[in-house]
Amino acid sequence: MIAAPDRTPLSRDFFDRPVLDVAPDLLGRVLVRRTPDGPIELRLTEVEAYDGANDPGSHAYRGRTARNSVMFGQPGHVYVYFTYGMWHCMNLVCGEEGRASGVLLRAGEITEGAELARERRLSARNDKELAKGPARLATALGVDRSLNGTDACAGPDSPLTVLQGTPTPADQVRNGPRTGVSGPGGVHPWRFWIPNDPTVSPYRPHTPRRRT
DNA sequence: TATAGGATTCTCT
DNA sequence: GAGAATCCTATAC
Repeated sequence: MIAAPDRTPLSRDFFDRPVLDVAPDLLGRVLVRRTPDGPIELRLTEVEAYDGANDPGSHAYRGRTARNSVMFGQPGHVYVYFTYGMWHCMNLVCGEEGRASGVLLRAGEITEGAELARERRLSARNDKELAKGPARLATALGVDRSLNGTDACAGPDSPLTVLQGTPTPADQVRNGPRTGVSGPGGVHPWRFWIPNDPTVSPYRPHTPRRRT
């Protein structure tokens, strides 16, 4: 018998730790997105760590800007950015305030509100693809820049909360190179996932884009 | 099934 | 003006 996931929100202290401790510990946790149409819940299966100013792959590497200012704030908040002209991706800020570390949420399994997620992800061929990839995850949950800076530890009044869920034992977590990160930052094996989970996104090395 | 290339707009240099 | 923590579709095999 598998114990039901713990529905207690994660505390600020959970996120106020080194990003490489927080990232693997997020696997199996439950993200709750409350929308006017109803809640959507997602069990995290894949994340990536970004270590602020020390990490060439991080948006915060070149210092604080208007775009990344949330990353420099209090841990436990949500950093949402817009990329490639059409997609949003979301991070959870962690580590001490000012360090600008964060965990990119790359993939997960929709465990509640799949109908609402399907309406947003019409191109998904099956439910495993609803949140298979960081931009797909944000799309399925209806996350955009309006949620940038949301406190994910605030409890049921917040549009976005992370619950204790069912943490994945450390010896069952796999790690490897981060996806799509160019330059020296790409070498860090800071991508963490639950092995053999069908919702984990395929690894894609960084490919430079050409303009026409 | 694998791979290549286009889409589209924000952000920073 | 260049590049971006990506995704989707068409094409080739």
